[in-house]
Amino acid sequence: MDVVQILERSVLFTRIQPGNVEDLLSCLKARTSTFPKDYTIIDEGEYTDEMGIILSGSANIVRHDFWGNRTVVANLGVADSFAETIACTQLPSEVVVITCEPTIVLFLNIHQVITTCRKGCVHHQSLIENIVKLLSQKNLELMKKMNHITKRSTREKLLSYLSEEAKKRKSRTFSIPFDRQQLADYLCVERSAMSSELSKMRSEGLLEYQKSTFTLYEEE
Amino acid sequence: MDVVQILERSVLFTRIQPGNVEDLLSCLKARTSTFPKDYTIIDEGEYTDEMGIILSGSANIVRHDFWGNRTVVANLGVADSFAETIACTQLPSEVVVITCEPTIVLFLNIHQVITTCRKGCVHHQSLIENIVKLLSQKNLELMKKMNHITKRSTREKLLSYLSEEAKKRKSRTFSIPFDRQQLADYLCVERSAMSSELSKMRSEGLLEYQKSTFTLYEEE
DNA sequence: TTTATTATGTTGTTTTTACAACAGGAAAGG
DNA sequence: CCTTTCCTGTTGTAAAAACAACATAATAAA
Repeated sequence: MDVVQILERSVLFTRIQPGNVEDLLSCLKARTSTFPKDYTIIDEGEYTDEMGIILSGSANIVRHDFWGNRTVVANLGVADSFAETIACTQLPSEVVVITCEPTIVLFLNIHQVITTCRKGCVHHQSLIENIVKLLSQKNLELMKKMNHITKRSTREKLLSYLSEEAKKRKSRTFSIPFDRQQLADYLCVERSAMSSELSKMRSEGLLEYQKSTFTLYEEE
Repeated sequence: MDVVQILERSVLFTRIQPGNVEDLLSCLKARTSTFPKDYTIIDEGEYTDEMGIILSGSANIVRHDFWGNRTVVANLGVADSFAETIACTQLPSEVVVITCEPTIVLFLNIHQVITTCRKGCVHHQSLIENIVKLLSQKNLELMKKMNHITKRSTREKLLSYLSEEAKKRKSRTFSIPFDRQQLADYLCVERSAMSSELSKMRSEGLLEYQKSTFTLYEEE
């Protein structure tokens, strides 16, 4: 397994020359751990100073509510990172990170990541920029989604999402990266109800579509 | 107006001695600007390298959709910051920041904030930790809210929120910081529908409440 | 204390959504 | 080519939510 090659694909090591990764890792108190299948890497209520990056295998992020109901929040694959937020905030984890299969994780001390080393190495500076960018990107994604799903009706959610896509592409005609089921899941509505709402909107002349290509029309 | 005193209340300057703020500000290429009422500080599609902190006055963060409908996303008061995410990501703004009254803003170059200065001053290091913590906190808040509002029914949203509060306080009896209308807004449901759902849940023995104090019961 | 004002709960009606079941069409695989 | 599978749209029904209107309780103000 070529650690450096995997890290190149992670957000944290963006624009850091592969040749410098080795040096950086010791600076970051990096350590790798191997976990068996179904192993709980981080449990609810736990604190940590380390963020993790998956080197091989996969893991789920899982929430439990008061009654013990499980929800899978996300699935992590190779080069994905986790635990940045709890490491940065020093707050207890509200989720469980549990392996789906035998998994190898690279842990990095978050304090080392956000502290420029005494040598003042330039790559370390890139790390800081990358982690700030990583957190900001997550933020923007969440806010964007929030703006759609806080709408009360299926129609409003659709218009919110579709109009944002139209704005993004600067065109009233555009394609979306979802099929109907994925779009319904993203907007937290029911697929068939969404489908019929779409037809209704089409019959009202609000929009037109074929497959995943939509065209919006101005209101008169 | 005592800038230092205001900044003490901001997240970015947490745990930075007031005596050092003056020095830091020049390091951060700080500049203040005064804006009249209804002035657009940042418009949609604009890029910026600076984050802002309100020194006096107030501003709204506003979104416009494809059809021009306005939504007020948030209201900013004294010591609140804005534009961190777009400055960090170097992505164009998707919102408008517009003053509600005559407003004074302190702008800080984000690159200077996340870059340790040559003098390697320790306070600068605190800044980096603070902005990382600020971004992380926002992240956690958003994820927490997302977990509640992605639930399909009013009942599920209530249970999701209330059970999290119960877990947080480590007690089946706890108070929430919202009145009914605020709770409904937070969970994106209708107040009276939520009220009647609460009574229904009480009659089913799921929970008990008086005012904003709730007690959850285990399912049998 | 009395009066406003606000917060909360209740009920009935209308609208919207969820759900289930199915039909037609497109894509994939043999 | 034919089958199989998946994706999408349609419809009817049951369930849930929104809405409006009002009752009552709690709080603040006069």
